[in-house]
Amino acid sequence: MGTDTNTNTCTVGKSHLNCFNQLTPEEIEIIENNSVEVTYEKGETICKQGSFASHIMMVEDGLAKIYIEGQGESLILKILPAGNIIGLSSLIEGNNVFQYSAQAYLKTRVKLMEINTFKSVIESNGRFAIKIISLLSQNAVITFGRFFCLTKKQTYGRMADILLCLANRIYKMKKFPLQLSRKELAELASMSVETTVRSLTRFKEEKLIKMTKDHIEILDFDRLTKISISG
Amino acid sequence: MGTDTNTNTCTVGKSHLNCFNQLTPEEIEIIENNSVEVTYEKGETICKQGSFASHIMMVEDGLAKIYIEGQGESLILKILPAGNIIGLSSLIEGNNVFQYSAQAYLKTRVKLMEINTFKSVIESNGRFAIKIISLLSQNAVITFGRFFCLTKKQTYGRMADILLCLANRIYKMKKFPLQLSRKELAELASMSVETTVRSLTRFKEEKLIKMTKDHIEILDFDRLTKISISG
DNA sequence: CCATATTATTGATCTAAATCATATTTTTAA
DNA sequence: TTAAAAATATGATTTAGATCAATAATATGG
Repeated sequence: MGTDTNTNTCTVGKSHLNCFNQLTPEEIEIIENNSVEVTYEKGETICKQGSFASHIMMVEDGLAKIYIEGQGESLILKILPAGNIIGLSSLIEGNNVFQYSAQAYLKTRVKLMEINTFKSVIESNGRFAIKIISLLSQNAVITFGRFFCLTKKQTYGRMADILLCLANRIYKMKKFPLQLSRKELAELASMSVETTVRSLTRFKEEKLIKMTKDHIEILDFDRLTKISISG
Repeated sequence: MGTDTNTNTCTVGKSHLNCFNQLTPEEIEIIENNSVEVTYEKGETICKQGSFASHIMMVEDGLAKIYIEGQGESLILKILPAGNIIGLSSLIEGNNVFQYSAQAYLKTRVKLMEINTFKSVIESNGRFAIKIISLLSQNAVITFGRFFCLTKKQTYGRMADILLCLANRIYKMKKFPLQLSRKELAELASMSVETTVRSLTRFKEEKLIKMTKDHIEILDFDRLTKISISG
């Protein structure tokens, strides 16, 4: 039901990307011929808010964070593992500018697709256009969920949400490598590092999760989900 | 520059809707023939999150609030005056469901356009598809701005933002009728009614605004903007 | 026009979470 | 291998803003 997806902070959808299977072999070739692959190291900026958006990007491998910057502060909109598109929202007519910045959490391989090629394919292939519209809509809904989570839930709920998101959507494993530092987790949950540590410690004490040096394992999905929902 | 639009809570874009001028007279007729107009009274629900989205809607007159509901709480995503589309984000393939609820703040006239007609026109008219994609992207960016505002700014900044939004984008007048109650303003700024009253009183004392029984007038745009930016 | 309900205002108190301070552990580099 | 730096952890203090409580002002309906 809607209640789940509309109020949690999961940053990627469940369904895999299937918009490109609407393309003819020729269209795929046009896009491929106007694409390049780039690998970004941990911490490198993939795109910068406000700069000219010459391409739409696809995460091929790794993990990227998408965030907006303003007045010294930044807000993480989503984190994207392989199979996700970056930069769709720069498809604004007459203003092809990145609306957010992206940065690699770890070594991340990205395919850059030339934006005008991309647009011309959208314009000529209605089925593809519908798929892109569907993707944009899904992205909007995912953003709404995170928006709700960060504005309405308190710290434990937010942290539970982040952990469930990492396990269910990002790594797709109940035990996953902890590639984000406490500081990065804190930023993701929009809370201080100290509060992040305290909530993780609490979850560990309550046997909801198991933490080793570099992994987190979800032990009790049910209770963690309850905490996530009750906020 | 980006900094403005990306961090404030303005809920509608500056540019007027021009996607329909991409349509041929025949396409316009198809859509018109599959449209109806409905007037909603103050407080009436225009669409309900989770229900089947049989149409895309256009606000012809009045003012509507768009919000998501979850666990007893609700979060206002935007408020829309005449000229804005409701329900674009329900254009998700295989799941034509309203992703949010909408309610009339005052008597509001809405045109309901049958969703499948709308989709078929998108599919057959690439220029129109591009316009819709552009609109969806703009909506996303507007949501990001409000998201930033509500999560990163504190109460005075948020209230300043709301007032500037009402003056600049919604009513397009520095003196505008106060059609929203304190409770509704509070909900919009995501703060308590008491805090809303206190910040308005403060703004009045500081001669930033003038309040009469049913109007608010912005006296000092510059300082209000500074408060909005500094948070 | 009055009685009642609703909305707005103001002050006092409480609380979640940030910040500050310090200690401990881990990582990095020399 | 050790010293310095960075990350993690934990306790004490502060604070923005919510909640609670009590009036004041408006609106509404008989």
